[in-house]
Amino acid sequence: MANARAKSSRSTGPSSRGERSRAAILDAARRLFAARGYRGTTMASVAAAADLTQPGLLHHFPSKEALLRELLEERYHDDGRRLRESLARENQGLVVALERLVEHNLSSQESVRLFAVLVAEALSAYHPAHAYFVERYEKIRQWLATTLRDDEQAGRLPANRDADALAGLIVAVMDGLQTQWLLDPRFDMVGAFRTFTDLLIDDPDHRSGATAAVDADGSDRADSPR
Amino acid sequence: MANARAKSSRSTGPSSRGERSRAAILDAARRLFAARGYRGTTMASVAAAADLTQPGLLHHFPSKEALLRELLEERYHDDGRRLRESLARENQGLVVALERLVEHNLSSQESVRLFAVLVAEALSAYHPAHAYFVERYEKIRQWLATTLRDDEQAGRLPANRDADALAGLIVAVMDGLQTQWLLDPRFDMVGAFRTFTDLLIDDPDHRSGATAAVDADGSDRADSPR
DNA sequence: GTCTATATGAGGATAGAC
DNA sequence: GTCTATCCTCATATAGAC
Repeated sequence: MANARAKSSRSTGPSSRGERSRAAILDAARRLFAARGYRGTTMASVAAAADLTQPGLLHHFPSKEALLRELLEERYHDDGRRLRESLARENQGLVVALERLVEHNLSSQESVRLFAVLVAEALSAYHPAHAYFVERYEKIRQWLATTLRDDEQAGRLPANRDADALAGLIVAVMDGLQTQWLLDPRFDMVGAFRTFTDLLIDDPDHRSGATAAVDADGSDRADSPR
Repeated sequence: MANARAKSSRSTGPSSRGERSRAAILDAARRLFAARGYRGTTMASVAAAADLTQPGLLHHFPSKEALLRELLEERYHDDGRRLRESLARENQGLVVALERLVEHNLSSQESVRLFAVLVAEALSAYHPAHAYFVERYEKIRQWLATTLRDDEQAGRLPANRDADALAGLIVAVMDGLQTQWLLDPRFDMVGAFRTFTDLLIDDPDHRSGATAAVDADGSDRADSPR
């Protein structure tokens, strides 16, 4: 993820000169696509940011679309990994893992922006990444729904909910909060997400299901354990 | 606010020839911007769809950006109107009004798509509509927060919630669900939204009205997943 | 693997006739 | 108010040298 910057003339390191260019290109592309969108970014600007000429760039990625695909591919592998890891590590269920992810995203504005911008552009059915995102979202929802059901069975979440609808809802909340945060960094994405998870958890079915310790005037539950 | 509307040389009908062109341009632009985004749409294609040449179009809107601004402006007026109306008409509070809006959006895919695409492109700080959307979102959240507080006071929603965070959350849910629905029209946006409003409403504090019909027995919720 | 030079085309905007 | 013709800039991509 670091910036495989510049071309130090010698390669005492692990990678050849070509490898370094490739990494520099990807790094530049991530930043520029995030800042200006796919359509708004020129290959020449990516090349320049990677200290190459534009034909030099094309040696590594034969077209702009190929470059885009590589970025998507790369992220696809990262994707969910963080979530799955924190799920396994903390063993506190999906909700906590999601909160961790949202917190993490606060410090990954660039990556968040990259994907927000690309998804948005890809809403257009003509966009080269359209099919990619359709599939990606479907898979994410499926994984979330499965995980939600696990949590319900484990008693970490109220049962009798529509896990599929909830999965879509969770994705929506994360995406939608990101949009607002990207538009205005003062927007409290984490706070709003916690408001959401409070709603997810503080539910009568769940409380009284396993059952609940709500004192009759639950006035201050909003500031529950946190 | 209104558009310093054209200078129709004559006004025999509701619209002169120029007026008709103008309307045709806006109509075409709405469709094309929605389908291909702002950057992805050429002025020539808009002109063609409006049965004009590109310079003919430029007679009405001196630049592409001017055309964009007009579309945003126009929507700005529509905006919230529907919500406010259904709020006033049904007098059932914000949640019901929001549900109506989401249902309505199902049949306005083009308009929804237009704005989803434009917001997305406008995440980039360089986009001509960036500032517009920052302001717009801020205003929407403020209005929602105010309305939420009204509903809380009217007893239609549980009190003691963070209305500001909730406002951002509501916007996020609507936007995020739209994204998924636009990517894949089979996605059940309305169902997912109802799942959300259920969470908003089905809360012990609220249900129990002034207070709790929740039987206390606090076993395991203290250590519930959190 | 990277360069210079260039082909090719698209897109926004202007000039000026009708 | 709309057209034809044209300019200019920019962007993707290719050819071919080093």
